[in-house]
Amino acid sequence: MSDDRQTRTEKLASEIADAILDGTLAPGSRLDEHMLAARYGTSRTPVREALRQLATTGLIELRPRRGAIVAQVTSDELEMLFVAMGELEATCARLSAMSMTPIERRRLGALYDSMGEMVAQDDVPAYTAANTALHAMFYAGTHNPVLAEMTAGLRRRVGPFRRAQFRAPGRLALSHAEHGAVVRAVLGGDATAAHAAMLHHVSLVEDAFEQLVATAMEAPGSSPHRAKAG
Amino acid sequence: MSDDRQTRTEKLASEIADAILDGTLAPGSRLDEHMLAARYGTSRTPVREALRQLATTGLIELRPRRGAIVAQVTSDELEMLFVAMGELEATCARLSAMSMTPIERRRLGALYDSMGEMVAQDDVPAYTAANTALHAMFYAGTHNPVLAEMTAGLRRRVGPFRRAQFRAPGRLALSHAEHGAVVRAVLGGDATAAHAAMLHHVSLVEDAFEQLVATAMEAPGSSPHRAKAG
DNA sequence: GGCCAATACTGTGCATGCAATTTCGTGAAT
DNA sequence: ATTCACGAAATTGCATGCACAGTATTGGCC
Repeated sequence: MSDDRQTRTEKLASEIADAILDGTLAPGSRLDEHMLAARYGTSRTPVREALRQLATTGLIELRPRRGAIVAQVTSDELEMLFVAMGELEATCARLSAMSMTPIERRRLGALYDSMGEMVAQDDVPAYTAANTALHAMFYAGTHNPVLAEMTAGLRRRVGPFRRAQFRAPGRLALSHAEHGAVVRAVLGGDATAAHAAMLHHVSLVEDAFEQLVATAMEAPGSSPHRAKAG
Repeated sequence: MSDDRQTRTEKLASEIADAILDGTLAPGSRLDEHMLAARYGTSRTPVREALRQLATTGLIELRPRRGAIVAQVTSDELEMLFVAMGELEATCARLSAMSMTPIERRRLGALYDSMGEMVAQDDVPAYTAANTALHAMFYAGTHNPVLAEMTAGLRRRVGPFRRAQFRAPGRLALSHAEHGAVVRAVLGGDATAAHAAMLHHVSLVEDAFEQLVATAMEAPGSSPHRAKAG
């Protein structure tokens, strides 16, 4: 078919990860090796290796002799993921304030400005994409791939649970305002302020999420951990 | 024979990891699947699964179709690991200052005091062990297993390269003094000071390491990345 | 004599098969 | 009716074997 440069194991790991992240495989789902092997047209061997890799990243849970399931995240664990992500994001902002090159700063400012347009037009899809790009800039701005990778990994991991964050009216403008504080601090080279502003921003996102969970809890029948309909 | 509760794959992963961390398997060593299988008396299958797990943690490097090697860490990458670890440790100290329970604070103070004794007696082995325990207290003090696990993992990963850190004369006392600043800030609930003090402490450790590397570089024949003889 | 190409070989990627354990279904006893 | 025990099916853990990519070696050519 195509480039077979990467092994089946790697392809499987990434495809299964995608299926989990986009909600096709819901948390708690059993990951039957035979089923996955049949589904992707391979034998169980690469499936097993892919599962072990995913288990190490925390995306799935591997229970010896009892099979694998998509990671169950309790409300408490999710809050800890959010807190950890917030701290890492704040650290990235701090280092970005200290380490970004002039070019990086210019691009950051430009992206931020363009997001203002999206807010004005209430373009949620564009804003969501730009938001991801903005945060990615802070990761890259650390000039520290280790930290960047850890933070991005954590963001991916909480991704399935923050899908609807920009749905609430006015949240786009609020998010943009918070970003403004972070961007100004970073561009101004104020590491402490950048840290504080980002921490504030992420904690607000967390609060918004918790409200979402709370409302979902009040409406039984819709699983709070399924962010996307099937 | 022995408790077979954990699978061979897990046992292998942990044994190979130990071998890497204690220097038996030097960075750059080829990890031949047949050899490892024979060495541990299993087939290649669990070896492969263990290798994939280790690759995800960053301990080894898995090059498709070209075999696995113990992770090569260049001087630059090592510095990034140190910086990332420092940031995470500082974050742990910050959260500890905010979240530690009275009991945890008492134990932290007690451990710190007992380390003063070890410094006075110049007991390097005891101090090294206590140092690990002290840092572990900060991880636990965050009350955030996600962050704690990430930080501990990073510390493990740089472990092989900081083995001789307490060798230099006077470093024990210096380390203890730095710890004092962190401990006081945490016990006093001053999150910002705790963060700053820990960051300072870790950056000094990093400097000490870089000096070590520099001196090792000047003495060719002794590999700077082999901390322990085979 | 050095460089490049063809070949043999080593080692990884993956499929398949078997054994052991877990789990599910059935039945009987309390 | 509920619970426990037993047995069957399903599923994981691991071993083995084969095919292909990568590597080393040898021979030929410039």
